[in-house]
Amino acid sequence: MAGVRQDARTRTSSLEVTASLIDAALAILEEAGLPALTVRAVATRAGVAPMGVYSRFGNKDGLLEALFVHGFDTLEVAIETRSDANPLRRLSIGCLGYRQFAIDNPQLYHLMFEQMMLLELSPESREAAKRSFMILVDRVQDAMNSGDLTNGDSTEVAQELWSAMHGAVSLEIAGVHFAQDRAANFAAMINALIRGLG
Amino acid sequence: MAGVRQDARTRTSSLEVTASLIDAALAILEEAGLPALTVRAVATRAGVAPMGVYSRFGNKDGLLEALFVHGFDTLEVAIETRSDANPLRRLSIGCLGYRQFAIDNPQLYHLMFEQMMLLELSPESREAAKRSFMILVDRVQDAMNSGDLTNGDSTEVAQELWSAMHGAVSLEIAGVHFAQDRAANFAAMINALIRGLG
DNA sequence: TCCTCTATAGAACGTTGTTCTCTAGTTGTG
DNA sequence: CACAACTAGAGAACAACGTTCTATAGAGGA
Repeated sequence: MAGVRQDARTRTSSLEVTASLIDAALAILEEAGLPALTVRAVATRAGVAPMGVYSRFGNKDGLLEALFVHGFDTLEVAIETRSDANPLRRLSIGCLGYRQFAIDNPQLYHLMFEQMMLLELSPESREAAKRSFMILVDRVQDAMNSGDLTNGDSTEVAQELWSAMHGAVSLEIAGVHFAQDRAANFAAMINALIRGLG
Repeated sequence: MAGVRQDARTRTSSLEVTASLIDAALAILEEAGLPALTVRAVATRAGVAPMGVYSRFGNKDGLLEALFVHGFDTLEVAIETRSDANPLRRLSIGCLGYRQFAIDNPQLYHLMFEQMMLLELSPESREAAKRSFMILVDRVQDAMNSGDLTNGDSTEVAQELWSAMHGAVSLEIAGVHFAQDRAANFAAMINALIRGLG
């Protein structure tokens, strides 16, 4: 586990501290939620002084932005799918992976999209988010190329899919979802949308 | 305008204070954003001491919950539509009203769904949110009754629509939306979803 | 007109994000 | 191996936050 403090007032090996802080923040986030994610709590758990957060991330927002990037890097893996003879099936599997990521990391997922609203993200961070989106665009383009989706602007169609997925998992995570079976409702929505896109 | 302080240390008429606090909070929220929405700022703008927030709403979360209810009451009006010979058109118009509410009150919209995730809402508050949802359910049921939508569980279908709408406006408000024309992309998504639902 | 009660203005407290300072640890040089 | 210069971080300190406390101003009944 990261953040084992050897001794009071000992210099911790510098390379590991950044990772320790992010690990500590992720752990606190999922265990105790966003309000518990204080600079002091993260630093203590990582075995450093609060100052460590500022020397590495600038301020708390910088740490949150690091979590944002980490989240999208993880999401990128979650929606990646291996090649499939049926492009629509591959697309659907990626969508289910998207939902699974949100269900597995509800607090992180919420934080990722929260940040976009509240703080000004660097272009590099926004790029990390766009990488995940581009995977979706690729899957849509594949389905258009094979004739499984009506030809059109794959970015526009991918955006429609992303909007729908994001809304569904956001409401599910927030606990305001009136469907009986939320996984089934998610799948039904994706299927209806894909069917409607022709 | 609410919150005109007559004099230092004057008893303000009790009935108006609650409304003044909510008005002040809404104004600060849309003008300066969520971080600026402090108990002191709201109380000052409403012309009362911070204590006023606590005697009326319990704590800051209580004030936020009042904003939540106010938001859903306003949303309910925004998605309400007058009777229409074409049930699908009426449904679509309601959906556009939903988006317009979010675009017109981005900070409030964000806060409403933020609250659901972060704090435990009272059953009464949740009921206010559900009232808006039920309007959507009614429109879906109308379209099913007329044969414009395949018969099925109107709640499930309404949930799919709500998910999609919420995701689209959330991403649009957050500024992470890759479509050229966001209004058009929203309409295209709704149309595709309705088409896919049959 | 006085008394009682309620609501609240203003001060005070603990915790937060952030900054400052000083020292311990590291690194380069002989 | 010894010493000096530099760097990074530990811990204290600060402003602002949510919240609580207390003394008092105002309302209502006799």
